[in-house]
Amino acid sequence: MVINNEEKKILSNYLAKRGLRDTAQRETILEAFLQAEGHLSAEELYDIVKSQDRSIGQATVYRTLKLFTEAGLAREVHLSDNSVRYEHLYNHEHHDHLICTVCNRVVEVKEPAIEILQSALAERHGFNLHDHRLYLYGICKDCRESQDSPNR
Amino acid sequence: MVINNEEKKILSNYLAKRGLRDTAQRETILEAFLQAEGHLSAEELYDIVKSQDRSIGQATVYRTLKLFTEAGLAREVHLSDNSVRYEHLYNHEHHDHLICTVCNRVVEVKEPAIEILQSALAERHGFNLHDHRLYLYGICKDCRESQDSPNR
DNA sequence: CTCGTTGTTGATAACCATTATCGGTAAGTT
DNA sequence: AACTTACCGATAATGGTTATCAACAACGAG
Repeated sequence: MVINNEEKKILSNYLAKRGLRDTAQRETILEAFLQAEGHLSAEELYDIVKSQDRSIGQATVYRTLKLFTEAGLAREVHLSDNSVRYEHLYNHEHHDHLICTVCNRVVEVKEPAIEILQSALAERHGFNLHDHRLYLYGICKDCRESQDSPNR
Repeated sequence: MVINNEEKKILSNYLAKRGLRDTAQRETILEAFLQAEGHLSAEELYDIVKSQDRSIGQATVYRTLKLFTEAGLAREVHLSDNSVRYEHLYNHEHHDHLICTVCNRVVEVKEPAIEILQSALAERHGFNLHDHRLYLYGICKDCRESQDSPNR
């Protein structure tokens, strides 16, 4: 499987630039991360990785996710229950998160108009913005409907 | 000191409604919380409370902060380092957070136009919004200037 | 190829904020 | 006064994350 070549190159470049090494574990973890659907926790990724290479330790997964974040391949998403998840970052445009507080589904949404207002707002307060997180909490249509129905 | 009568009434009402009790500890913690500047952690509040009543335990402060949140008097703020802080909610209009990643200063800002766009966005995806958090990360003017200066 | 340096790894201990447990206490009710 | 039940403080437990450390592997110099 030669998918995700781009991401592998990015990682290799980042490692080379920092004088770090390109190891089998890091590649295994990267592949597992890229093939998984977005928004997984370190532990969930560890479970996937373990199923492919039982010898990889949990600490390595934590370390490597941090590495991906520094390399610009992943981003931490902080949920409101104080848990942390990681999502793909490369080749994914910036987006905000719509989170259903009943089923915990996460929908990625985009609203350029909001971005523009944010920049202007920050500017007015003398801030140089370099990042932002917008989390919208609500109840999705499915959950609303199953809540309304009598059998629950 | 008979300040913050409003908040005390809100708490009393909430407790009565739920069949809970209005205790000295809860009043002490509420006063400490209200007199402190916004955005403190449970442990910071515990330190303040302890200085007024050494007998109050840490668990009680945690429990009571949860209570304030349920009663609509406080709100949890999740910082990007995964720490949790509490801010006053009653009589404070909704606001977003501009956070300096150098000095950790938090500025409360407001932008009604953003709120409107958020509602529309959620609606388009079938969500019933009940809450949202917007965190803008950047570097404030002060930190930018002291970074630029040679003595650092 | 060998040695030495240094980044990497897995196992595990440590950490730390938060939560659960529990025995005792106090408030409110009958 | 007796009873019920919420509440309290102390402390143990929890659980996600990080630090430690000895063994290991990659790489460069000689």
